[in-house]
Amino acid sequence: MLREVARRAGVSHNAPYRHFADRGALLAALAGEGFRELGERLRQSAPEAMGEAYVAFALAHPQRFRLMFGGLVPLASDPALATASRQAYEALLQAFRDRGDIGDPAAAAAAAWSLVHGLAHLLLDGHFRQATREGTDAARFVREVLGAVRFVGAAPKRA
Amino acid sequence: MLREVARRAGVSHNAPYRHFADRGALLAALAGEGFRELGERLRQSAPEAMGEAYVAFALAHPQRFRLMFGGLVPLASDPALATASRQAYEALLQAFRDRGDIGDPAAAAAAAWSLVHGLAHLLLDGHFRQATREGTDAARFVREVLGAVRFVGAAPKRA
DNA sequence: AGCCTAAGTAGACGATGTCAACATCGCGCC
DNA sequence: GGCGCGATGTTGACATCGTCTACTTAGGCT
Repeated sequence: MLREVARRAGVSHNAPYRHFADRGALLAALAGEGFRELGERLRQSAPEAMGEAYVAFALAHPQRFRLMFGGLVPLASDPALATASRQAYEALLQAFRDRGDIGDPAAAAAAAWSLVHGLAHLLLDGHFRQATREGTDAARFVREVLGAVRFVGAAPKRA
Repeated sequence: MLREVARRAGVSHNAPYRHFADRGALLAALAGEGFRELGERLRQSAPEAMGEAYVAFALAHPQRFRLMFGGLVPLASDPALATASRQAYEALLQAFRDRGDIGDPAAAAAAAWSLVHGLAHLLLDGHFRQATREGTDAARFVREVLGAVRFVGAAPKRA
């Protein structure tokens, strides 16, 4: 894989070593690029459209998405990764705080992220192939799924 | 990795080839085992507890979970995988149908799966490390997140 | 000019997945 | 009882991969 990129770049194997410490560093750099672009896309979206934008990014760049979230590049391996991810989450959290009608904005933001993240993953893995084949396109399916949940408004009742 | 398992089994390299066609077949078998066990756990859970059970499985067997959903073993590579996954989803779908108060059970089931799946993935990746570190344990966090959403009851309004 | 650094190249090493050929053991069958 | 066969395992080879070390080359600085 490392030698492969060198070959495609028309350059000798381990020329990459002049630019990256090792294979992991290359992948971490690619993942970081992905996080930055995803964050940009989300920031350009209206709060209600963030979910669709998130899934659209994953479907448009499957390999990149898998690299970012596949566990191959641990978040801790590069502090920049962690902060990029944290910043995206903070933006989402702030959007929920701004709504004002949410009981537990932190839990709601985490749930929203989980929802779109899981949907993206399951779509990539083909687990919804049956559901998306009969319908027209994936975007419509995504809208239907995201439309099936509401975030609770009342303060969470203590058990 | 293949040679590694042979070594650990105290057996010579590519003894595994007597039991699996290649590396992918071994991984597919492991993933299938995971799907079967996950399905069993879910079937043993009450409908409301399925979400927590799903996440608990992922946190208890991170590598297995990643193998099952990491894209390394494509669903299509083994028909048994696809049917195992399909069956688990069907059970969830039926649970939502049985509730009777759900407008679009298919969308709700997909959303529920996405929610717990994404939550499991993000927890594994450490994206909620900040949120889970201050709280006591992960299980409580999971309950809070899952408690932050409701599934819509009215029939979805056509746009 | 002289030199230092960035960038690239060549070659080697260990490890891996896979293939082919050979060995061994246990079982059923005449 | 002897025989043969299939399942299981072993050895050795091959191409490829990631990584290390050493050497070369090109550009910019003083």
